Amino acid sequence: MIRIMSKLAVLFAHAPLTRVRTGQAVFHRDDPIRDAIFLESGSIALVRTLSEGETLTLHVARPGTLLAEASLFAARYHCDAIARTDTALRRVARSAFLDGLSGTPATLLDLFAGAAKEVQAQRARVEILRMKRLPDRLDAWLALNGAPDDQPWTEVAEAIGVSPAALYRELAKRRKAG
Amino acid sequence: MIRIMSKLAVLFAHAPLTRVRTGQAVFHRDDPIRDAIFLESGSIALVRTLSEGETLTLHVARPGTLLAEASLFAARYHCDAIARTDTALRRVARSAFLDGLSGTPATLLDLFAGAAKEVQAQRARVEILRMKRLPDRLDAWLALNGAPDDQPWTEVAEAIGVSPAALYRELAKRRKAG
DNA sequence: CGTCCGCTTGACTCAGATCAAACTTGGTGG
DNA sequence: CCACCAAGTTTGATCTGAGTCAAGCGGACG
Repeated sequence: MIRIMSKLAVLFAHAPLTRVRTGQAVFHRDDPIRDAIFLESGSIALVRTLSEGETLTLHVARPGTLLAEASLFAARYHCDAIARTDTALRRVARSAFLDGLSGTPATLLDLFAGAAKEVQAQRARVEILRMKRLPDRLDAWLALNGAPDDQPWTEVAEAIGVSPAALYRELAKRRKAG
Repeated sequence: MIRIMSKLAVLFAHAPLTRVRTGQAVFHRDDPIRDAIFLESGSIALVRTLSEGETLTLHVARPGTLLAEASLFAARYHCDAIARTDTALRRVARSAFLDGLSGTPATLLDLFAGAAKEVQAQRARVEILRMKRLPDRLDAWLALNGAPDDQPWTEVAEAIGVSPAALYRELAKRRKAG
């Protein structure tokens, strides 16, 4: 079987494959960081647990990317990682991974580009959350992400930081107009 | 004079120095991106102009860093850059800069690390802005940044997305307690 | 000495949170 | 095939945190 392998994947090619089931944690906040983790398939959410059950999704990692790249340079994780689907991942000792990276500037550049893009995405999120009125937030979110086809509106409400009830009200209001 | 020069600075060493005065723009939103820009001294704010005069500060660049690293991989700028103090910077054609980077993995790793750190900072900001109550936001901000010594509270209000009046009220309330 | 800015407080208002009750849909299991 | 349950959606009633407007204070600085 011929397989196109990203440059990043090559660095993990010899590492054993680990499988994680939906709902299981890959790591927890404050765990010491030992490995670089590559997401082979599936999807993993980076989640911060706020006071009392409330939870905030910081990021959803997709296949072919590093999990929590930000944590490559920290001593401990800043959030929890929870599998959203059954996933497969590979681990390499962090120091070994960093050493390997030094030999592959192109991969390093890809990672830098990915992180830069993520910075922009987060800044866009900040811009939305700083708006005071709900209609503005919704407009901004729609301009950025287009109309949600599969995604339920409750998730949109979560993303823009308003209650589902308030969002549905606004949607009803818009339906009555244009 | 002996000078410690970061690896990043070396890549700009031969570029001419440009000076920018306080309040002047280095680039505007939607300008095509031609150069990589290195901030030699001073400080430059990345600002997004919202509807009608309102403005949101996305980031403040410090000396020794790239300006708008995120934009190295985009076609046009996503925000304005305004000098907050008199500054000095150096420009190198973007493609030439990227080529130069490929030869210096250590620098590239530094940039990646910087971007990763910035991602974490933005995520922390998102976490704060998603809180509904003002006291929670203030607590979170204080836990992250400690008590502000020089910075006026109006800026803190701006950072956590509340009106100065509301923040001063909360501060007064706390003074009356512990 | 006047003016700007950070700070402080009061009064009023309102957008949106919260609580709550239904209704629709799809899936699951008896 | 139907009873049942969970999730998404809809909408009403009520409450409240914080935004807005406004007026006033003190210190810094040209």
